[in-house]
Amino acid sequence: MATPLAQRKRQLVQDELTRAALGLLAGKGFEAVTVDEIVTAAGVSRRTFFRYFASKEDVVVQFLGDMGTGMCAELAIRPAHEPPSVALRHAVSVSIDACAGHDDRSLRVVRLILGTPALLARFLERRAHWRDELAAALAHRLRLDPVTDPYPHLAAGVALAAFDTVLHQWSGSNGTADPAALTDRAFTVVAPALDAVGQPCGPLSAGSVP
Amino acid sequence: MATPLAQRKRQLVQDELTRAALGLLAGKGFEAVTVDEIVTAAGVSRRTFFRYFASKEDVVVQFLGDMGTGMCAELAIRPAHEPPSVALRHAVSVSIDACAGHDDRSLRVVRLILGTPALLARFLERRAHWRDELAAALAHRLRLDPVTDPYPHLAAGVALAAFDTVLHQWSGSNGTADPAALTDRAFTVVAPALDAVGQPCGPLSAGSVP
DNA sequence: GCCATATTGACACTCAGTGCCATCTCCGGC
DNA sequence: GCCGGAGATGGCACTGAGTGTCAATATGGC
Repeated sequence: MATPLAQRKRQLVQDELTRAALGLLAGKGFEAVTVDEIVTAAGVSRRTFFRYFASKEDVVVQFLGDMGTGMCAELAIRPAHEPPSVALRHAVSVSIDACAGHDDRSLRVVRLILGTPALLARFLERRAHWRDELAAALAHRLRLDPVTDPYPHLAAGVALAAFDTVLHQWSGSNGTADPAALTDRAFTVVAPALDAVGQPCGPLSAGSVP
Repeated sequence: MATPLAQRKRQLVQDELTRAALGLLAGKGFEAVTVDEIVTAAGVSRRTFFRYFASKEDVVVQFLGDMGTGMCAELAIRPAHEPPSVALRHAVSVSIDACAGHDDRSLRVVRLILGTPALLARFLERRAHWRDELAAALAHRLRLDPVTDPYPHLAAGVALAAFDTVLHQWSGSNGTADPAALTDRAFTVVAPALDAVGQPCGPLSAGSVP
């Protein structure tokens, strides 16, 4: 390994910061905890915190990891003959498992995000990036032009709408519901839309777009 | 009228604040403009600004108005025999028209929101509230239980995914595309999902949810 | 004219986030 | 073993968003 020691020290600081932050935030709520309290609990300086996280929201949102990258990676390795609904269901399942898989902390983090407007806003912004990445991967997979054809953007949005509903249901059930079953059920509903590429409207069904 | 004069003075201040803010923000970008610059241009005090808007983001996002309320109102007055896809398409069209209808300012505001992470985050948070309101209205319309049945939440999310794609295309075309045609085209794709309520999965198709 | 109410402006304050610089530690070259 | 560069850290000062408080002013009804 090139620089294993410095790299691991960095990871150690980040983990401790995340641990201290999640503990405080889950107990007192997001806006009731200041960055000073977090860094005091973690034993580092205030300035160091902002070298690891761009904002106070990032400590929570970054905990969920790079789910967007995971979804695109899964979509890329799905067999080419799979219909979009199946490939997208597997891609979304990767993120769902990442959310629900960890330990009890995952549920608390998800509930914290869904219940805090500032955190929800940041999360949704990140989710919008996932949609764009998914749309690009889908356009590549189906050999569609991502700028002229609205289907990839729309299909990615529909798949993430299913993701939203699954996360909402799982959070509402206090983690007792089976994420895989919820995902299957949601995709059963949206599958007809995801597989409806190119059938009813070729270039344009009706309208005045030049 | 009860208090027409004071009410109209209040509206006057708010309009002037919005006008000054949009002018500055469109010209210099969101984070390059401080609240002090806005209030100086509008001729009021800094404290007054935060009595009209909860945050700097709110000046921009509130400009789009209460589109969520408009969508739900339209959904409520659609004939009961209309399939969900048609009723939701008309509901979404109300917001699309509200976005694209005004003057040139609408396009600049939309492009500003879609291009500024902080504004996009706030907009998406507001959009999440629209989805919840739409889901409640849809559950009432179809006489479904909004807590046990995932369909209303999912259908509202799918309809707003279509909304996102239409807004994205319209913004990308510099306002030259016809919003109604884009909306029709998007809903042609998602309609099979919106009208698939209760057919394939009654209580649950497969899984282990208690 | 007088009082209740609402709006505003001014000031002080907390807190998020950033730039800058001094310090320390690690690591490779000599 | 010593030295010099690179990266990580801490401290400090600063800008800017957002809030609480209070006094001054304007409105509207009596």
